Amino acid sequence: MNSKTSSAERIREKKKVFLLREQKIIDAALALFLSDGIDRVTVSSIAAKAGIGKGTVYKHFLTKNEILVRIMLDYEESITQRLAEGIAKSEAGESGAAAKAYFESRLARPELDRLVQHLEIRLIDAPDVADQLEQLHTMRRSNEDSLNSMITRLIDRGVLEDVPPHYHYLSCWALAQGAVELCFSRSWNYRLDSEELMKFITGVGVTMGNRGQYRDPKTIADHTASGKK
Amino acid sequence: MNSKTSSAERIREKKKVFLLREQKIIDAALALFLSDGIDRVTVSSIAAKAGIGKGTVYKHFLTKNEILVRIMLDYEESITQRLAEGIAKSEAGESGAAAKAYFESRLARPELDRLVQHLEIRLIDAPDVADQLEQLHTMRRSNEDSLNSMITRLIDRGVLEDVPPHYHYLSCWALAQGAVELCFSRSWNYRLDSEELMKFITGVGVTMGNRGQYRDPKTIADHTASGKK
Amino acid sequence: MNSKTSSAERIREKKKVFLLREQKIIDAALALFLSDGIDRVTVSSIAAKAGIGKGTVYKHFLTKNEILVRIMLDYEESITQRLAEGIAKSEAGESGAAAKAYFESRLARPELDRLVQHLEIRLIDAPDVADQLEQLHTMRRSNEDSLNSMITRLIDRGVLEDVPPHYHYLSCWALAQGAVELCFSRSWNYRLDSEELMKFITGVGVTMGNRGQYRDPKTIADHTASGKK
Amino acid sequence: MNSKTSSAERIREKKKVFLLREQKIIDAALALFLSDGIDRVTVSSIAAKAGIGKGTVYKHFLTKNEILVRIMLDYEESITQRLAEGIAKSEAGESGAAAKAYFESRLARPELDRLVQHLEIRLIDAPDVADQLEQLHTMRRSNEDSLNSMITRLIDRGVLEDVPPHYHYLSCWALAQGAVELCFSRSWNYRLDSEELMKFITGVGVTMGNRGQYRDPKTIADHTASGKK
DNA sequence: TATGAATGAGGCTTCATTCAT
DNA sequence: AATGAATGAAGCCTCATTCAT
Repeated sequence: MNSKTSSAERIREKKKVFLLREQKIIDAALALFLSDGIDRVTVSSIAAKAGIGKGTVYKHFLTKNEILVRIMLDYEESITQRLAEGIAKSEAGESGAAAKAYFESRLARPELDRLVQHLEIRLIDAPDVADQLEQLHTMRRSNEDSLNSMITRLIDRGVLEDVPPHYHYLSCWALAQGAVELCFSRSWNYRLDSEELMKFITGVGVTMGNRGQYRDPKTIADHTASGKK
Repeated sequence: MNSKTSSAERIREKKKVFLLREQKIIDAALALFLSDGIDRVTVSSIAAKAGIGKGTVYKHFLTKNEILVRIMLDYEESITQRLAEGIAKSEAGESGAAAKAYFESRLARPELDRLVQHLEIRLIDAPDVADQLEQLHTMRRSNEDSLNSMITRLIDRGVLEDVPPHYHYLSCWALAQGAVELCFSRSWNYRLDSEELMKFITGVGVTMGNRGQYRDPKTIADHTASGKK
Repeated sequence: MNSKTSSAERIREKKKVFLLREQKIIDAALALFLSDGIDRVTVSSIAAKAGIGKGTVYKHFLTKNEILVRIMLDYEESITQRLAEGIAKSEAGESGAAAKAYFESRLARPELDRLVQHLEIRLIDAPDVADQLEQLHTMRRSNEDSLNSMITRLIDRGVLEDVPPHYHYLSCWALAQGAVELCFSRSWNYRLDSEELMKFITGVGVTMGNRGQYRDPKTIADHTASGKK
Repeated sequence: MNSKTSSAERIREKKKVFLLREQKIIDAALALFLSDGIDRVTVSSIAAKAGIGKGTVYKHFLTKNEILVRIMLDYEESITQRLAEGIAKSEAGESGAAAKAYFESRLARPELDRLVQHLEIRLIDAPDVADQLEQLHTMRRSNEDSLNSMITRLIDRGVLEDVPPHYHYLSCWALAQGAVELCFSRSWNYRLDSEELMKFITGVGVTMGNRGQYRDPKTIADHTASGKK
């Protein structure tokens, strides 16, 4: 009986070690991506950084791309998690909480968010990992139902502009996407107050699409003129 | 004299041919990037599409990256041009015209805008073309003075929220950046009404940061609560 | 005493289990070679198909090649066995029985015979298994004495052409070798009557080298000419 | 005019040099295959032997397999050529000339014939070169019409056994195939008189299937017994 | 001046074998 | 005794760039 227990334990132990090493690979890859740039990271360098042999990497991942996709999935999961919490808060009455949570989670580690954006660009059309990429998209879409009903309610309450609900959250997505890129753009990064800037953008994101703000672009001149008075 | 003239003409002729060929290379590269995807385009394929020899490409560009950077510069120039026009209009009284022009020019050919975004990602940290990339950034910043003064005036007139002027145009940049990516994201592109959506986002972009819309995120709960009441 | 008996039994039991597993490995390897093709079979896949761990395979065979060679030896043994029976029959009066038995045994499972041919091609010059390969050759030669005396007698009786005895059985070997390959050649396999064809070839094999059939190639023209008249 | 001529000449010259190098690659590959064995030849080693860079090989061949297939095609072409001559002679009255030509051409350089056999085994099921392999098969089948009519005539004249014509030439193919393998089989190659042996086999090949030689295997015993008397 | 053949560094991946548990 | 994770040598192929003609 003892031997049985110890055997089962041993197996569990092995699995844990195995998973730890997997995490080690991911961490190594992530660190290298962030420090060296995507194209300068090779499987060899990942293995070296993780302190294992090159072949070992392939015990955990079928291809190099699977490592990249794994990083993306892990990240997307954390975003989804935080968004879900935000949606819950929104439903509880804090109308802007979802958007706020979304922005804050994406801007919490902008360098990571940006990495994931760039990884996705590389992987689109990669035949291997096409399935996992679909998973990623599914994950993103999985929040749509909650978002839709939440937003519909806000529209009904007159908080948000009355347009198709997805206009609102896709605008948020777009702004967050761009905000992250902004953090690292060589064109702008000489500005040092990016934290305040990000708060401003978050504010914009939280309130954008609120009723009374959207106007048909064609009428803007008039509106502005009248607003001036 | 005649021979001199014809010689000068011949030289001018040659230069024209040379420049035409340069444009041909760029057009070929652009077409291939858009149709085949960035990584599947080789110098060979560009030369073939342009109808010239591979070696000739290197008479016009020192490295492959220089072709890419050239595409970016050409594009940025057109954006800058249209933005400048928008700024002029804004100064003439149509407060949102600059933002509107900016969004419309970037969303006019989103596939091209996106290509340029992706090219930039590849080229960041490329030691060759570092100079040209700096040119690109300079070009982007070139309108900042006009933007700053324009925005400052709008702030003074009470149209825009009173924050550092660059907050406003950087938000625009970010939203446009994200909007373009949105057009092609596999997660969302199953939506067919993207034109309407883009109009909505443009509207958001044009009015975002308008006075009375921005609130410190920390106060959102309160605001919402009051709004709820 | 009881314990001794049971201990001895246990050892015998273990040996039996061990041998059974060895057979399982060979069967698994054979099945995979036939279904997937030689190069697509890995030690891993063999172990998986045999339902054991990869490491265990190496308790039975020192190298992967030893599995292959073992398949060859097993097969050659069965051929040799059947040939010996044929030789016995021949000695008992049925002059063509040996050749017939040989062809029929090789053509009984042509896919297996072909596999063994191909395995041999891979293993020639493999430093490991050089010894076992020599065994294989020895096994093939093991019937030579009987074959020689049998054929010598047939020559003396005037049944077979008077050439060195091995000419006869090596011709048989060659024809059988080629016949097997013929079964699977992409150049010819669109023919559906291969069974009849194989019977024909067997017939040829059985009678080839019979007296009066062999003519010096140089005289063929004359022969034909006279035959024509 | 002179410049035109020299330009055209230069191009022709270049093409010649290019083709010469292609032949150099093939020769190098062939030499290495024969000396080192198929699996020990790498693209690197071929390039080294040909005295060129590794990348240059890929200017001439899309994949490594294309080199192999090219060797096969070149060889098959020479066989086809000689067979066609033999068929012509056969039609001219020398009934066995076709078979003789076929055997002699395949046995002229048995080591090369065998290499081609082995190459085919490696390449079957290679997705690249599937087309070229089909070419090879087509080439082989291309002689069938001539063979069929030739053999039909020999059957009508009573020279050959009255079975479907392809039985005859497929038997030849099989015997030749096996004879080549026989030359190098470790089981038999300790015999030194292989030249005489090959003549014997050629003789067998030339006359096999001649009328009066084929008998249903089942009746062989009786026949032999009667032949004994 | 235009060309395109030649180059070779460098990337990804496979798999037989080992060995600690 | 059985396992399977770890290893790393070795192979194929790509493509930006050079340079002789």
